[in-house]
Amino acid sequence: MPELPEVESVRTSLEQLVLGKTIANVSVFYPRMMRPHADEFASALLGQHVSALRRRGKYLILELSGGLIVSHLRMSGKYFYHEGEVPLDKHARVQFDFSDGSHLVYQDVRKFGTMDYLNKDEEAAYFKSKKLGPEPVQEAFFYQPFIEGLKRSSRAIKPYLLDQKAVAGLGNIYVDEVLYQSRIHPERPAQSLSQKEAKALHQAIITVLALAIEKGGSTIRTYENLGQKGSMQDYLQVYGREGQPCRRCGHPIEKFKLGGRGTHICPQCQKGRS
DNA sequence: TTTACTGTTGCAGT
DNA sequence: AACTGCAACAGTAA
Repeated sequence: MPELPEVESVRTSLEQLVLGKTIANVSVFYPRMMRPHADEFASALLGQHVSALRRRGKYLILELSGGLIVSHLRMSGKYFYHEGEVPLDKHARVQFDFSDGSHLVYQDVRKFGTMDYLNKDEEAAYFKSKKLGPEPVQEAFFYQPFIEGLKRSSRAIKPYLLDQKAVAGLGNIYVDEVLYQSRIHPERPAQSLSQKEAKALHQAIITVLALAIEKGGSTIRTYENLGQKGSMQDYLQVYGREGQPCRRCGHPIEKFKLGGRGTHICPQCQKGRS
């Protein structure tokens, strides 16, 4: 379930459910997903309480009294919360038991997700090594550095935006949406965008992600994310709409592969290549 | 039954 | 250094 808006809704839900709770026990069912490895990870957490729920790009941060858990959901990671008994789940990877008897289970069918435990003083270096761009909000994502970055790259704009360096948080759904919104073909070289297009793109990144957060993210081909179902899927203009009419011009939405990723466009509205 | 597809990222190889 | 292709894995749909 993870692009920035989905991770943000998980963050909000977790804040309601586990903030302030004390970790009484940790069970690791898939040790390979975590650093440090199982035993050390689990014992570092015992007795700590959850002091904040934060997010950086698509990374979810559970801040504890003495350190932080950085959780990345990758393709299929999900959290489940239980007050009482925890149902059997073959895809459960980690389970946190809190001292009040509630439980938080991390489930991940495809096992791509990661969970790292850091000391507080390691956080800065951790995210620095990821080379994450700014958060896609007005106060952090500035137009000038963005367009300067664009001008330095001959890469197609879609893979350029997907690599998280220009701006954090876009994934395959929302990158297609922002390019549609700003009428830019995904194969256009980054440096070929006009001033006007770059401006429109910059603005679209901010507004589309803000709308998606407001709608609780998209719930697509999987259900629940901690009980909350997002409604952003009802507002998507191109993603998952292959063959359906463009809401602006009526031309059927097309789908093709770009850099290994399914890519959705309106060929009428997004010119420049194709 | 095979093959292609899937809200991601990091790494090896140009 | 920037960029491309692919692997990590499991389930679903055609």
